[in-house]
Formats: sequence, structure tokens, C-alpha cells
Amino acid sequence: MPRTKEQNEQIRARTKQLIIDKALALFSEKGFAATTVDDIAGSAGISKGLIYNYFDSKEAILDTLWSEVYKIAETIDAELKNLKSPYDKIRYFINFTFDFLVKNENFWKLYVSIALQPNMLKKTEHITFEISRKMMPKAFEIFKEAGFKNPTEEAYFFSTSLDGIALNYFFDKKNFPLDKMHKFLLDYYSEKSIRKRNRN
Amino acid sequence: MPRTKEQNEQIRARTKQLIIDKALALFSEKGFAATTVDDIAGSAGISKGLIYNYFDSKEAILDTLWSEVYKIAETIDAELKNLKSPYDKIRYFINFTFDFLVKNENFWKLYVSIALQPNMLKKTEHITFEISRKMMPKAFEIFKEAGFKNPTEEAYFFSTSLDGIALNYFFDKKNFPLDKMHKFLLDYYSEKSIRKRNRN
Amino acid sequence: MPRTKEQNEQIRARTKQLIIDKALALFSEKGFAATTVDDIAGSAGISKGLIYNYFDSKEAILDTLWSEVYKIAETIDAELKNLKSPYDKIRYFINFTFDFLVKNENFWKLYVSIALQPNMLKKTEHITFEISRKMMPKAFEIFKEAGFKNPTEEAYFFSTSLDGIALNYFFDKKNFPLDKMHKFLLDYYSEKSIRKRNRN
Amino acid sequence: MPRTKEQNEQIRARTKQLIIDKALALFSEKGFAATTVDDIAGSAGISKGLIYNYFDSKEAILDTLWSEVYKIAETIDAELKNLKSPYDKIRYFINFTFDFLVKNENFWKLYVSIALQPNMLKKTEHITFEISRKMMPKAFEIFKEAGFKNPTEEAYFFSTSLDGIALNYFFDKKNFPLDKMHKFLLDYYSEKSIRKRNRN
DNA sequence: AATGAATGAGCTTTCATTCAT
DNA sequence: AATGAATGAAAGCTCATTCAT
Repeated sequence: MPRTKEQNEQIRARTKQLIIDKALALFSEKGFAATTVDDIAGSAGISKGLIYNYFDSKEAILDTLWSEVYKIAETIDAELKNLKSPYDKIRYFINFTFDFLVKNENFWKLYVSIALQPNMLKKTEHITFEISRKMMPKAFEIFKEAGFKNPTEEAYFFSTSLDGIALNYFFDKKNFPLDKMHKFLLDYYSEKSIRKRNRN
Repeated sequence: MPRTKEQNEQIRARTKQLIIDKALALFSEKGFAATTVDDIAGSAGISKGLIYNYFDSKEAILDTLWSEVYKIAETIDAELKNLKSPYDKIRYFINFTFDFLVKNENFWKLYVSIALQPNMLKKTEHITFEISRKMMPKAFEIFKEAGFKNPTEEAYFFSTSLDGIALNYFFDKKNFPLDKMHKFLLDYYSEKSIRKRNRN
Repeated sequence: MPRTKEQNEQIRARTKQLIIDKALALFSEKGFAATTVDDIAGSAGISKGLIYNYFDSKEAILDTLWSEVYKIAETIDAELKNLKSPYDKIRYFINFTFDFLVKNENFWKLYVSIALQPNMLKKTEHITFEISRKMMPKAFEIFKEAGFKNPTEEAYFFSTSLDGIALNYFFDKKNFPLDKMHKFLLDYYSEKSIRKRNRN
Repeated sequence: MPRTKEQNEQIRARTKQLIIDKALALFSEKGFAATTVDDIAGSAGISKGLIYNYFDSKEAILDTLWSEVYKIAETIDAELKNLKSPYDKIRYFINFTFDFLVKNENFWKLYVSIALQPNMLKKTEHITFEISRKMMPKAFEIFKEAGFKNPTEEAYFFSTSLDGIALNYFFDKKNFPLDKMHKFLLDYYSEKSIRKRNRN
């Protein structure tokens, strides 16, 4: 008796996710071009051929991975809407970022390597620009509300600082003082500190 | 008439540099693994075989490229020694960084992609750590001299901010306000601003 | 309630025939090697696995298909025995051929492609030779009876003409004047025409 | 010292032709899909990789082979123009065909297998139709000049007979009486025979 | 009887490297 | 010093076949 439709769907969903997870880890660790389909199959404990049962090509796996970037950006966006105070929003963003770094190292690395080499992806290459074009104006608003004198530059400074922290953390995870920097930023962008700086 | 020894050496030096330049451009644009030796030869306008007259392997080109990172770090180091005031040193570093970004985009990208994928280079992989281990203590000193209360965190904040700016600039060169950020940082880390912030 | 033995046999017979029919269409259209088992399953609307419930291998389907060639040759043979006059026999053969072309395009194409690439089939490869070795002597007899001066050459001429017509018809079905050629041949090999030609 | 341009061109021309020749033999013997690039390389005594130095893909080899069909058709066409008498033209065509069969067996087989499976080639598939559309009207003219009553049918009969002979010859080269059929056709389509048949 | 997820051998293609010139 | 034809190992991908259900 053949498996039911539901059983097959479950198997397919599980196997597909397995491939995605392992591919993400490998792409971010070794780079897309240096990762072989054999690597992915080996890492997932399945045969090479099975991968092509789920994805048309190695690049199609990357595309799928990439499309999830959008979802993350949307997640942040949705959460920010629930917060009123600009200080809360800034704090939320800091906490989210530091949390994300630890939990999604692979994702972040992949994002950076693709954003730095946009010809890796053909159709979806513009997503990075779109994200920043969507997010930055909102950041300007928040920093304006928080009373900054140069909200644009301050928002960029805030955003690039977080990226720079991520970058340096992944350069040398063992030695980078991630927690200290987390506290430092929370303090630096606390309502009290911001108000004090802006008063002068 | 055969070439003189000097002529040959000149030709060799010129050709070698040509290969290095073109390889750097391609590695940073497409990534090391995705760049073929044919790409490099084609871009340099020479034959594929000639490359092996100068380098043992594709990886050897990367090694050579990579070894130049040291020189850059040393350049900065030497210059900093000539400056007395910590504020001058900070300003020099800011200016150097922004200048470097524009002139050495390829180098910076290559550095990041290798630093994020340390298994790409076997022997030289530790250079990134060494650099940061050399540089950061000096930075701590400078920020201490400049009167910061948390010199370690502030030095990291400074350093990561610059990296974050670089990252975002290369993500979207057309739209990123590089000059504004340059001015913003010069002002933010000016002696006057630093003193004011530290007074409180 | 389980199926009865008869029901099962019926189902098996029907499914097997379905596979054979679809396989024939695909083999003749795309060639044996270029047809995948997936193609056959998809075309038959059944699962890939089911095919292996009926045939040991893709090649086994081809073997089965091929074995039906014999039956066709035997059909003609049996019919010819019922006819007395050599002119009737020739006419029967012409009519049978033109009818067969239209109804069994796929079969004819498969026959030709296998006959031209004899190493495709291992065990059954000699069938083509056997058929022609069986049929041609009978044809010689018929053409001798019909009064041809060079019965061997005339029989070959007759036989190859029909094959040539088939070939050209399948090359370009839309433009080839199949009906005209049918009439032309019937007239050319009519008793009256044959007698007239042989009189001279 | 590197090879001169001429030397390289010679090497390339020779190797390319070698690949073409071996590929033609294999495609015609085993079919395009069943022939592997390894087969071709092995048969040509070169490495598999070298083939891709000359052709973009296996299909590109087929395309090249196929494009030579045109040249053959043009050769016949040019020669026919030099002949005046329709009987001479017919005789030339017969002789050319029989000669071609023996010398270009592989070409003929490939032509037939492609013409019967037009989806094998994508862009060039229509060549077969074009050739016959070009050639047949000329054949009608010739048979009209030669005094045939039904020149269209007779021209088709002539043309298909030659194709049928080719087909049967390749089905069973050892036993098919090629020379006898050659003589038979020369006699059947001699000026004397044609005139006699048309007189009645 | 029937399904389709899974396998693995083998295919097409790529590319770092070698070598004759 | 320089070329590019040639190699071969390894990559991406396909598909006949198996097998758990």
C-alpha cells in the first residue's frame, strides 16, 4: 500500500528542510562556489541524487535560502510596529541583532557574502538594496523622534555599528567581547544617555 | 638580440603585478572559488600558461595577495607612531580608512570574504587574528589617553563602526552617504566632542 | 472486499498494454535512449514503480514491443496464402503497406531506428534479417509468377519502393502525396500494366 | 617559444575534424543519446576535456554535423546544372546516390534518424523539409522533360525508390544486392527504357 | 496492485594544471 | 618569456532501478 499524500508531504517537507539547513551551514562556512553538492548530501546524510528531487540545481538551493532573508526583515518590521517609544524600538533592534547574530551566524555570513558579490544571484540580487531602502527611512524617523540632531547620520551610525560588530564578531568569535559590546550599546542608546547627549 | 638581465627582470615584475592586480579584482568581485585561471589570464591579456610561470597555483596568487594585508597594517602602524596626540591618531585612522575604502575596494572585499571563511587559506589564516590582536591594544591605549571611561569598549565601538561603514558602503555604493558619514565621524571623534562627552 | 482473480488479471492486462502503448509512442518519437522511465510513467498516468511491476527493465519493454514485429510479419504471410493470383498478392501487399503506415507510424519508426542501429537490441537483433530472408524468396516467386523478366531485382525494387515511400512520408507527413503514390503504385503494379511492360 | 598561429590553426582544424568524424560514426552507429562523450573521446584517442575545447556541448557536435547536410545537397545541385539532358541528370543522380551510400553510410543513417525524430535538433529541424522542397520541384521538371506522363508521381517514385534501397542496404549490408540494384535502376531509367515506356 | 522517496552509477561539463613548442 | 592544446580529476546533474509503505 502506498504512503498517503500526507505522509509524503511530511517526508518531503522534512527532507527539504534538512537540505536547506545543511546547505546554509556549508555555504556560509565555505562559500557557495566552494561547496559541492556532494558536501551537502554528505552533511545531510542523503544521496546526491535526492537533492535534485527537491531542487533543480545547486543555485536553486541558494535562491531558496536567499528568499528567507525577506521574511526576517519582515519579522523585525512587524515587531517594531508594536512598540511606541523610539527608545524601546532602538532597544528592541539592538537586542534582536545581538540575539540574531548568535542564533543565525550562518545566515548573516551568507547574507554578507552575497551582498558583497551581487553577481552570485541573478534575479534576486536587488533584495539587499530594497531591504535597506525600506528600513533606513523608518530608522530616520525613529532617531528623529528620539531627538537626535542629525537623525540620518545617527541612524546610519547606529545601523553600521551593529553591522560592524557582527563582522568583527565573526572574524574572531573567541576573542570578540560580544556581551560587553551588547551592554555598551544598550547603555549608549538608552533613553537616559540619548537625552543627555542631545541636551548639549 | 636577447634581452638583458635588467629588461627581463622588469618584464617579470610588470607581468607579475599585472596578474596580481587582475586576480584581486576578480577574486573580490566573484570570489576566489568562482574565479577561473582563464578569467585571470583573459583579464590580464596573457596566456593561461604564463600565470604558472609566476605562480605555482591559483591559491599561490591568493597567498601573495593576502600577504600584502600585513604591509597595509604596518603602514598604518608606522604612521601612527609619528603622531603624538591621541586625537590626531584617531583622526588619522578615520581619514586613512575612508581613503582606503575608495581606493582599495577590492582589497577590503577580499579581506572580508577570507576573514569570514577562514578555511579558505590554510597557512595564513591566523593573520586576521594577529592583526586585530596587534592593533586593538594600541587602540585601547589611544582611547585611554583620550580620556574615555570605557576605553576598551569605545575602541571596539570605533573600530567596528568603521568596518560597518565599509560594509554598508560596498553593499550599495550608489546610495550610501559616504562623505556625510566621514564628516560625521570626524566631528564625533574630534577632540572637542570627545572632551565634552567625557566631561559628563 | 479483495478483487477476484479475474479482475486482477484484467487490470494487469490493461495496465501492461497501456505501458506498451505509451512506450511505443515515446520510443518512436524521441528514441529509446532519450525516453526516460519517468516519461513513460507520466504519459501512462501511473507511478514509476508500477512499471517495474510489469517489466524487469526499460529494455524489457523494448523487447516486448519488438517481439510484436514477428506477429505482423506472420499476419501478412497468412493472408498471402489465401490469395492465388500473384497480381492479387502484390495488390494486397501494397494496400496492406499503405494502411499500415497510417495506422502504425510509431511501429514503423521504431522498426527502422532499431534496424539501423542493430546493437540496440542484443538477443533479438537478428529478427530483421530473418524477416527479410523469409519474405524475399516468397516475393521472388510472386514476381516470377507475374511474368517479370528479372524477378529478383523487380521484387527488391517493389519492396524498397514501399519502404522509401514510408520513409519519405514520415519525413514530411504534411506534404508527402501519400494517396497519389498509393494509386500510382496500384496502377503501376496492376495486372494490366505488368503484362504490358513484360510483353515488350 | 610558442607555436605560431598557423601551427595552432592546423592542430585545431585537425583535432576538430577528428572529433567530428568519430562523433559521426558513433552517432550513426549507436544513436546520439546512446553515445557518450567518453565514447567519442575514446574513439578519437583524446581526453574528454579536449572535446569541450572545440565544442560547447555534445549537442553542438551534432549541430555541426548536421549543418554539413546542406553542403551535400548543394553539391548535387551544382552538378546537375552542368548537365543538359534529363536522362543524363537522372543517371547522374542514380550514380551519385549509390556512390554516396557506400562512402557516407554514417551520414545517411544520421540523416534518417534525425529526420525521423525531428525534436532531436531544435533550430535546424526544418532543414530536411527545405531540402526536399528545394529538390522535388527540380525533379518534377526533369521527369517532365524526360516525357513521363505523371512526372510528379514518377519523380517521387524515383526518389523514394533510391531512399528505400538505401534503407534496405543498411538494414542488411551483407545480403542486399546493391550492385544488381544499381544496374537495374540504370537500365530502368536509361533513355531507351524511358522512351519505350512512355511510348505506350 | 500501486506509490514515490531514495539510491548510486554513470553521464555531461568544468577547470587547475601540464607540456610541447 | 610566452603560448594554448591537451589532460584528468572532480564537479553538477540525470535516470534506471529499488524499496518501504
